[in-house]
Amino acid sequence: MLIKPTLRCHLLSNKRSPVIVIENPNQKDAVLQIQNALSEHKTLLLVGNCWVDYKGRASSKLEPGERILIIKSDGSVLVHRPTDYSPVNWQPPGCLFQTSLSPDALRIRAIRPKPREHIDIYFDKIHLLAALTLKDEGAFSLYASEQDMQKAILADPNLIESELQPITFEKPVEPGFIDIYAIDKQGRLVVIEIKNETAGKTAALQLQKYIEAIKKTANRQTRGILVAPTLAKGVQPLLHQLNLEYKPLSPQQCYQTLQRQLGIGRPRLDSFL
Amino acid sequence: MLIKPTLRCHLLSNKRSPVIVIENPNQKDAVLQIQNALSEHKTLLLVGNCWVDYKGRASSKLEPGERILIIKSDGSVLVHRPTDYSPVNWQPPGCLFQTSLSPDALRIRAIRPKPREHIDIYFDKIHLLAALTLKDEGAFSLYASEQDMQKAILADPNLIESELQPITFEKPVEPGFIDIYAIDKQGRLVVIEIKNETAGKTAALQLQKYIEAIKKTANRQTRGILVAPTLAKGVQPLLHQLNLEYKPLSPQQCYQTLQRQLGIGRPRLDSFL
DNA sequence: TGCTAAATCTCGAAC
DNA sequence: GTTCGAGGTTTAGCA
Repeated sequence: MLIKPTLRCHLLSNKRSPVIVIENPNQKDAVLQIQNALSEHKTLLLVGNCWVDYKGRASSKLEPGERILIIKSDGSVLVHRPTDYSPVNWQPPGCLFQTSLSPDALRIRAIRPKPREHIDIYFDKIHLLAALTLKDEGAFSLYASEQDMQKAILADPNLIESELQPITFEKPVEPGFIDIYAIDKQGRLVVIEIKNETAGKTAALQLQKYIEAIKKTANRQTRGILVAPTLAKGVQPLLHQLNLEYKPLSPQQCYQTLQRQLGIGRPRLDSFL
Repeated sequence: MLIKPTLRCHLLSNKRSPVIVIENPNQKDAVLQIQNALSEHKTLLLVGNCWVDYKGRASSKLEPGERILIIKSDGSVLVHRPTDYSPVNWQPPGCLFQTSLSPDALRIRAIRPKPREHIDIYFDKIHLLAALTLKDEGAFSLYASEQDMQKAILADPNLIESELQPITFEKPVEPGFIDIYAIDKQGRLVVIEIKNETAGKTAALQLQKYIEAIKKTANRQTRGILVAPTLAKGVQPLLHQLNLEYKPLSPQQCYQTLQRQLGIGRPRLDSFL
């Protein structure tokens, strides 16, 4: 049997590609596609003119406008306006769905069993409908923030060098706050400046200012250590010139340290505070 | 000049519909469409296989998988996996973008100036690309939650009836907490149970339990008022039977009251607490 | 299942 | 601009 090239292409593309896309579907086609997608726990993507009613923990009403609706395979719902990070209406995972068609509009109701609440999303024009079968096994790893790196170093000062003893952190001095203030094994003061990204000249100069501030008050030998995963070009010479040190330390390493500490090392880090 | 039917149709549909959709674009087409959409501050929708690196307040790495990317016209970024309410990677509004093409993948870099951070999103396969021009002027109104209704009534007891004097709220009694505890103009105790949705029989029975608990300790005439926007079927007779009252009150009314109070009535509601 | 604390919290308003 | 507080907060970790 012969298949028209265009049709064949279409069928093939649907098989290969995990997306079914319909532009400007009529309401009847749309409701069928939506019901099908929802029943098969696909991810549903709708772009169109809609209005939304929500009743539950609070109540809300959204007047008509063009938005993006995402219904995920776990039953979470997102209605996104063309601006802002956060959805204007939403539901967390676990919703049940009802789709129905009235002369005026296509309605999708998402019902959350507990706490009992629901949102009604009405479409009178759908520009784009996509039913997606997304395969996503990729691992997500969150590394430490600057604050976390601070915590990690406080929890295990060996990350910087052996026998380092932290005195305090976020120590206020004239130009700002010293990330970590410590004493090394030879009794010298140590000022530590932490960056979770490539450290630039600014970081080096900032550290230098802290050192100067400390030297004004404390009559003791003082070291400055810049802690960061990498150094920007030209910072290494600057550090040398300012007589400052550099200790490579990645957010990943800190993250691992924190995980370890969290896992075994109760009492928790908080006890340090 | 003659235009091929298919092309003509395409152009027309682009004019009428605020969406440009391309299925399975090649990388070269994609990068052009993306750059164009971003420069025109359109909303960009991408579905495909991607991996993400984030560095800033924290750092993160997301291994390859199929996801939805939304870049909004205000420069906010959302990377959504097929599950969960929250995006796996994101940026708040105000990002700047760089799009580039390497042999391996198409890269979109979103840079947030302050605090300085960025996410790199790499696509090696795009199933769906859509550039949207969403018109959304619709007003969004959030009405009161149950807690807000409580605040509103405390701020203006006239919402229930004249000369009502609240004594306390969240009053702990045997079966739970009384939303509002008050005295009416005739000196009778009043127990108020608030629902921000249609009140069912449960609400009426709950109120009844509170009344019984109060009657055990206070030797005074006690009224019970169920406050809700509407009553479920069969609740009215039940209330009558239990000798309880019903006061219709919508979250919307409370919201307006709160707004008024907030606008003029400093000191704020909190001073009541 | 219900509670507590943290979050790349976001978001808006007051200072 | 910065700080502060609320949110339909959400989310993760525990009792």
